[in-house]
Amino acid sequence: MESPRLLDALRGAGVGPGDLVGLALEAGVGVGAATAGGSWALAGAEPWAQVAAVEEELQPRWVMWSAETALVLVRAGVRVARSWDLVAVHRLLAGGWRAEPARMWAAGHGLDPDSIPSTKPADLWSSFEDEGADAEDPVRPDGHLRAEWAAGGWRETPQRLRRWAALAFDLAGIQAAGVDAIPERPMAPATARSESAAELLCAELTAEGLPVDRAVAEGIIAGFVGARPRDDAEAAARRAERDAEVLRHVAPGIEVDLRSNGQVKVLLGRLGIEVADTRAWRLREVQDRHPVVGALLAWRKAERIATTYGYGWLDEHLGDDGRLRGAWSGADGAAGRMTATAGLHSMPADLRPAVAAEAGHVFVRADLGQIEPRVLAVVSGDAALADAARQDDLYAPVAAQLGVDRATAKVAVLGAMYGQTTGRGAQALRRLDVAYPVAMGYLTAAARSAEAGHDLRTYGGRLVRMGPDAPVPAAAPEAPGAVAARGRYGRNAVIQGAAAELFKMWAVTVRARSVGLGARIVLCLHDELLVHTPEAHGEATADLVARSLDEAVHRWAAGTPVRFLADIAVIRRWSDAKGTE
DNA sequence: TGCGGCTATTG
DNA sequence: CACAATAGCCGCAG
Repeated sequence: MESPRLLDALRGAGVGPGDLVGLALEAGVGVGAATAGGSWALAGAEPWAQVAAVEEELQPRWVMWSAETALVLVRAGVRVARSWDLVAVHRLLAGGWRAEPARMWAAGHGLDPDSIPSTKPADLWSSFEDEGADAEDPVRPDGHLRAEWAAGGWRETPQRLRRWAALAFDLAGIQAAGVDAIPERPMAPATARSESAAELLCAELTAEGLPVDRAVAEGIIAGFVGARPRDDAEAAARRAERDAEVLRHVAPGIEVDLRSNGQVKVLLGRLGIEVADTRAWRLREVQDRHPVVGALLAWRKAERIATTYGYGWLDEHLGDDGRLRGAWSGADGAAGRMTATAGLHSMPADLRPAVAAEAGHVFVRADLGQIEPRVLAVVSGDAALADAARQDDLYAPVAAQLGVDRATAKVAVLGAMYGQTTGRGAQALRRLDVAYPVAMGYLTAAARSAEAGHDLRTYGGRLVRMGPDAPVPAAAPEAPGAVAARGRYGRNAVIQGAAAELFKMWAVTVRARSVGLGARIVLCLHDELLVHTPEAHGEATADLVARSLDEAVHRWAAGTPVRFLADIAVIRRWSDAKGTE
C-alpha cells in the first residue's frame, strides 16, 4: 500500500476540482504530475493508486497524452471523471487522424510537421542538432520533441514521467487557448472537454466490452453454418457442403468459385442472365429467372457469418468472462464519429439476441430519432426547419410544406444532406430550396467550400480537412467526379460531424451521471446507446438517459426550439428492442 | 506481399 | 446504392 504522496503534493499546490493536472504514468516505474505550480515524480510499481487517491479527494481535470493513459487506469480499476485528452483536442483543432506526441507538440508550437525529427539512426541532421544538448531535456534546441523521448523514452524513469507530465500540462494550455480562439465556433471549448471525456469512455468500452451470451451466439451461428467444426478438415467439408448447395442448381461438372464475383457473373451469363455486377439487390431483381440465384443469396449470408461473424470471431473477441471486446476510438479521421474494431458497429441484426444482460442486470437501450435533420435545423439556424423539428415526426410537417408524401419528403431531406442529385428526390429537392433556404444554403456552402479544397469546421469546432491530403479523394484529384465527390463529402461532414458531437455529449453525460447507479455504457452506435445496469435500477437508468439527453441538448444548443427525441426501453436482450425506423 | 475492387453489414 | 465505418476475399502488380 503506497501512501498518497501525490495527493499531498497536489493539495499543497492548491489543486481543486476541474483544475488541469498533467499526468504520465508507467506500470513498474511510477507517476509524474504537473500543474502551473510545479511538478512531481513518484516511483512505484502501481502508480494508479496515487491517481485514485487524488481523484477521490480533488477531482482535477487530468491532462493525458492519449487514451492509452486512461486505458492503463481503467484496467487497474481506476475511473477518473474528467480529462483533457491531447489527442482528442488535437484532432478537433487540426483535423485528420494522425496525432503522435511529436506532431501534436509541433502543431501547438507552430513548427512544420515535416521537420519533426525521426528516430532513424541515419538521420545525421538530427544527430547534429542534438550535439551538445542535454539528452535529459525532452525538447530539442529547435523546439521539437526529442525523437527518443517521443518514441517511448518518456516511460523510463520517474523523473522522465515528471517532465512528460509537465509537457502535457503546457501543451494543454496551448490547446485550450486554441479552442478559445475560434470566434465563429463558441462551442469549441465545450467540444474539447466532451471529446476528452469520450476518450475516457472509449477506454472503458475497450477494457470492459459488450456482454454476449456465448451459448446463444453459438446457436445462432450454428443455424447458418452448422455446428463448430472439430478440425480444419471438417471445416473444409462444411464449406464444400455449403458450396454444393448452390452448385447443385447448375449443370454438373461446372467449376465455379462462388467467392469470385467475376466467375459468378460468367456463370449467370451462361444461364442467360446478364448483370452489371453481382450485388445482392441486383441479384434479387433476377431471382425468379433461375433457382441458383436464390441459393446464391442464401449462400452469401451464411458465408458472411462463416468468415466474419462465426466461431473464429467469437474465439478472437469473446472473453471467458462473456465480454466481447474491440478497440474503440473516439473520432474517426473524417467527421468525428466513434469507431470500433471487432465488428462491433456492423454486427448482423441476426446476432443481436446473443447480446444479453448479465445475471441481475438489464439493458437500457436508447436511440435518437431523426438526429441528422434535427442537427441540420440547429447548425444552420433555419427557423422554418427548426419549427418542423418541434414535432415528434419531423418529416410530417416537411411533407405538408412541400406538398409531397412523407416518404418523398424523407428521401429529399436525406438526399440534400448526402448530396444526391438524381432519382426520386430530385424534384422535391428543388422545393426544399424554396421552403428551407437557410438550411439548404448551409449545405450548399459546405459543398462549394469542400469542392474548392477549403477546410470546413463543424458546429462544435472540429476541423474537417479538405486540402490536398484530405481523407477523401483517394483517386486523382482532377479525375471526373472527384470535385463532386469532395462536395458530397463536405456537405455530409458538417451534419454527420455535428451529430457525432451531440451524441458524444449525450454519452459522456450519461457516463458522468450514472456512476451512483452502477450503470455502464457498453455500446455506442452513432445514434444509439446500450447501457448495462443492475436490474433494480432499470427504470432509474432509463430516466437518467432521458434527462441526460435534455442536459446535453441544453449545453449543446441552449434555447433551441429543436427537439431531440430518444426511444428508450428497458430490455434483457438487444433484440428485444423494437426495430429502428 | 501489398493494394485496389467488390461485397456485406451497421448507422 | 447518395454519407460514414470495419472486415474479408479475389485478382493483379511488383
